[in-house]
Amino acid sequence: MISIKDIAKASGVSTATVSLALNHSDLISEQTRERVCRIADEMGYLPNPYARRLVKQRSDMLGLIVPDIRNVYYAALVHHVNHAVRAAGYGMIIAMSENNPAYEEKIVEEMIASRVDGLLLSPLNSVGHTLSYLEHFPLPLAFVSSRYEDCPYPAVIPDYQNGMAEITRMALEKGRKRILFMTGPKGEYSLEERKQGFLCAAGENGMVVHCREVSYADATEATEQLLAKANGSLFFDAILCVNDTMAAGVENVLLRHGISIPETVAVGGYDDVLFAETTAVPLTTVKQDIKMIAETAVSLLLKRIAGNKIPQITTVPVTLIHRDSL
Amino acid sequence: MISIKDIAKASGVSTATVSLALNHSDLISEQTRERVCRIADEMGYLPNPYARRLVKQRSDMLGLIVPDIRNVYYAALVHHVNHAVRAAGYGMIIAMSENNPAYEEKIVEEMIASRVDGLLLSPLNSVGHTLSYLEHFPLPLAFVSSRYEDCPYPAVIPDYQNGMAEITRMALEKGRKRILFMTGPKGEYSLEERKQGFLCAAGENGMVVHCREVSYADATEATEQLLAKANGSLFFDAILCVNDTMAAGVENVLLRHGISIPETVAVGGYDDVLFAETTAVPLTTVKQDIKMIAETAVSLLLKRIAGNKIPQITTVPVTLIHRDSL
DNA sequence: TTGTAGGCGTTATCAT
DNA sequence: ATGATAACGCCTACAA
Repeated sequence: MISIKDIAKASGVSTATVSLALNHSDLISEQTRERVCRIADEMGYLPNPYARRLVKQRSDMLGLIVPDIRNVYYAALVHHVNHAVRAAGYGMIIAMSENNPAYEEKIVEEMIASRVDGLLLSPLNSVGHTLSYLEHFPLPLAFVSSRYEDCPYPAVIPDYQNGMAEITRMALEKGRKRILFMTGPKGEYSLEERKQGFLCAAGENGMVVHCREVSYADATEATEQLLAKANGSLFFDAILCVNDTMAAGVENVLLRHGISIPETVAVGGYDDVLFAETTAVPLTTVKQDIKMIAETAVSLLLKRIAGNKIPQITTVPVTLIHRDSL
Repeated sequence: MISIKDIAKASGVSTATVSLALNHSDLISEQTRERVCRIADEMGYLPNPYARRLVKQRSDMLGLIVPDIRNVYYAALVHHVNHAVRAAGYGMIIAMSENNPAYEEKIVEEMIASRVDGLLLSPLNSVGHTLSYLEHFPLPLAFVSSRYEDCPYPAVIPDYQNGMAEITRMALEKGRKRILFMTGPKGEYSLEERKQGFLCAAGENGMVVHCREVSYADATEATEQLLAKANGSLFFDAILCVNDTMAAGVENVLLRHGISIPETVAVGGYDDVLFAETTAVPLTTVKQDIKMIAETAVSLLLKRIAGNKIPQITTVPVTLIHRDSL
């Protein structure tokens, strides 16, 4: 592969001049700059980023870690973060923690080794987990979309509480009196936030169902059980789920049992992820503005890198999307 | 950040010894190796990958480019490729071409500049597009899941033709006589393959509907039009779609019009992507074994890197998934 | 078994 | 305005 040395030789100047010319320094005469650039172009020169990072002692790269890219929410996050990061002139290293704490730690280490200028971490859904091993490396880090408690890093988080409260209030306004909140395991930050929002808004009218996982399968199973338990006389008139996937499961089970949505039982989702509008009954849900979350996170991290103080928790507003299911 | 120099100083040996010890060379005595490694560990040493790549003239990295990570198919591909690549001891650079030819080219260039040892390219859905600018860089490249025609690179492709033929045959066996094939724009490789499979299997009983895009919205719109055109007397008894997202759209429109699935009209999907089982009527579809595609692609690329010849097109088998919609 | 020294491709600091 | 040269952190002959 051709290097500035080759260009220097070909254009009869020193490597220093080539470097300056290529970096658009104004120390160089207009014409040599042009000539050098032209020659570099003709020779198909591609600068070696590793040499540059070595000498500059920084990578001009930002890292992003998400638990599982197959989750549409994280996929969207990666997409938008990537955009924002590139727009800011940085490169991007994407990694996945596979919902495994040991793996997450390993990957954070890789990021440090790669001298990323900053790191965005979307933590996995595990409780009682910290980043203590990071104490020795003063890496600018920010959480996105969830966080570990007792971890002293800033976080950009959608307004879970408020979003959940809003959709709950809507159910109330539509006359629902016995509202089920269907969620996942206890303890995980973003789920607890949503529960909190629900409980505040629902008050007397609220009930909570915990599933083992926030998955389609667990939601259908739970719904079947609820229906069996009801045994003909429904003790609920709305089911609000913690994400859209679960809501899709709830919808399908209800429909198969001949229960009409939203007339008999209303259903609510959360996320407004791609298929929220592709469900059997278009889903009323809470839209997390993933683009805004991504952009906020990136711009905050950049501020942090620039040495500015940034708030411990930044909340991103959330929107109620009214379709047919509620 | 601490370097081998610091370790050398701390352990009273030369940097060369440290390097050898850290790389588990057997030129070093067992005890100095252990001591050096321990000290390195205590000091929190993380090797600088850029320095290493610079001197070794390779990155031990593989690249992967997909059009849009928000597409669940590509998300799964990234997930599995990542696994396979790491299992093989390589690092991974993930990038997105955002369905933009110019951008794709730019990213390929970044990969070259990053000296990836090999590149997996999942090309965008655009026609009449080549990689001619790559001729000057002998980068081991393989296509995954689709390919550009007239591009002399090996490709790992699911057996589109056969998969589509199988689901079509199933429709036929179930007594369907007037089968619609709903697809996207003409010319794109993977779509043309599927069409080919359909036409072969359906013969006289086949009809083709082209949408502008392979999206939920376009599928619903097309279905509405078909229904309007039918005006009460349906001229088809099955709709086979080119992916699951479109099939979900078809299902929902049919159901809203009170048409029963599969009794009156059967519906088929393609991909067996996450929500194939979450659709209103669980979708009969063709499962692409993305894990196998990913693993095959990685192992082939590694062979290629090792200097072996590999076949121009490797086909990965596909499975019919029988649910309720057909 | 270990140390010395040169170089990977850049940038940056001096001179010129 | 340009050129020589010394880093950056690591690996690897080759020498000791």
